[in-house]
Amino acid sequence: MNFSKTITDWYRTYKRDLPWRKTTDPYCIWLSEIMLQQTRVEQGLPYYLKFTAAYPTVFDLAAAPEDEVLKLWQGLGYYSRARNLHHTARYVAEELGGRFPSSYKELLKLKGIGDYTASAIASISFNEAAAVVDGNVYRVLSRYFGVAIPVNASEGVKYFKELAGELIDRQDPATFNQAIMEFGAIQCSPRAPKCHECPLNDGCVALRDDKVQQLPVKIRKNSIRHRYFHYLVIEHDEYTVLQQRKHKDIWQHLYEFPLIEADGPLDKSDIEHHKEFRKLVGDSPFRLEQYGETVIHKLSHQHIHASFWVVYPGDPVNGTVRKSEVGAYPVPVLIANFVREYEF
DNA sequence: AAACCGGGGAA
DNA sequence: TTCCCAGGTTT
Repeated sequence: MNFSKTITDWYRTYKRDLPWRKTTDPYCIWLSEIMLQQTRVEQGLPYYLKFTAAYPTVFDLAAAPEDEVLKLWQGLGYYSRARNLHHTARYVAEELGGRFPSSYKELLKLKGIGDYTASAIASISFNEAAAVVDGNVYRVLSRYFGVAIPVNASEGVKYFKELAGELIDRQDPATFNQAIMEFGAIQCSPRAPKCHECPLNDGCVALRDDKVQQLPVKIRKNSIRHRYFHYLVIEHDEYTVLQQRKHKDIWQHLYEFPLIEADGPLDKSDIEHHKEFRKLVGDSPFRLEQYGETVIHKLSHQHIHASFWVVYPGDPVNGTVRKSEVGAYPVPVLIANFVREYEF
């Protein structure tokens, strides 16, 4: 039996029961695909349920304020996905009458939709034979065909895209695409693939040559950047201060306490004399104390060394929000963790 | 082509 | 600890 038939037969037996597999509505497929970018199914699933409940149609999502969308997205990471999602919802609702483009080529033009997502929506919703190539597909193909070309270099991207395009079932691309991804997630997993009970273990080159653990080949990336965030937690009666991150950096458009970023750790005296601190608190008397120990919040490419400094200013400060309202703002998990523990 | 963008879970 | 996840955008 050939590769594609084996994969789809396996899928029909072992596929997980997931909500976005009960529909071909491009809005639902789009929503699920954006959420699952670089995200495990188990992690994305509760967010998919929240979003489809809050926004049953693209018009509902388009009508929502950005802060509300970001709040629902809070904790899922890669927040540009949420901003692009919202932008594209408004475009589809207002410019396209709520109808998603129905081809790979047109879908690719939408913000937040790249090669993978355009292929996924085109195949699942519109039955177009556009091959998806995600991390699962790289793994399955590189192992089965014994291809050692690095998957995260331009040559590998092109090679595996073409290979997937040759293998795709042109009669049922929707099933094939989902099948090869599910197969990669469940059967041909990264660390401990179930080769002994694999329906493809006959023709698998990596298994034959004992190179399963060496494939797929990936080029090593950069090391971790360390950053030092010093947050000023204002305590003024029932008020505190939140600011929105506007610059092009992590957590864009999310909220946080007033921030002093430095090249390293700072002590109480450093904070007191810092320009940003003076700008916020002014020259009147104040009380300042550090809360807890420095927290190291780990992101993929950065380690954030975060310390929290509670400030009791003598005079009122600008930009205040009620402490009781802090939970309504979309914030990074780092801030959410602090708020949960600190309890104003 | 390479850098940047979150957070969590598995091994 | 390390790896990597239904990737996309920016530089």
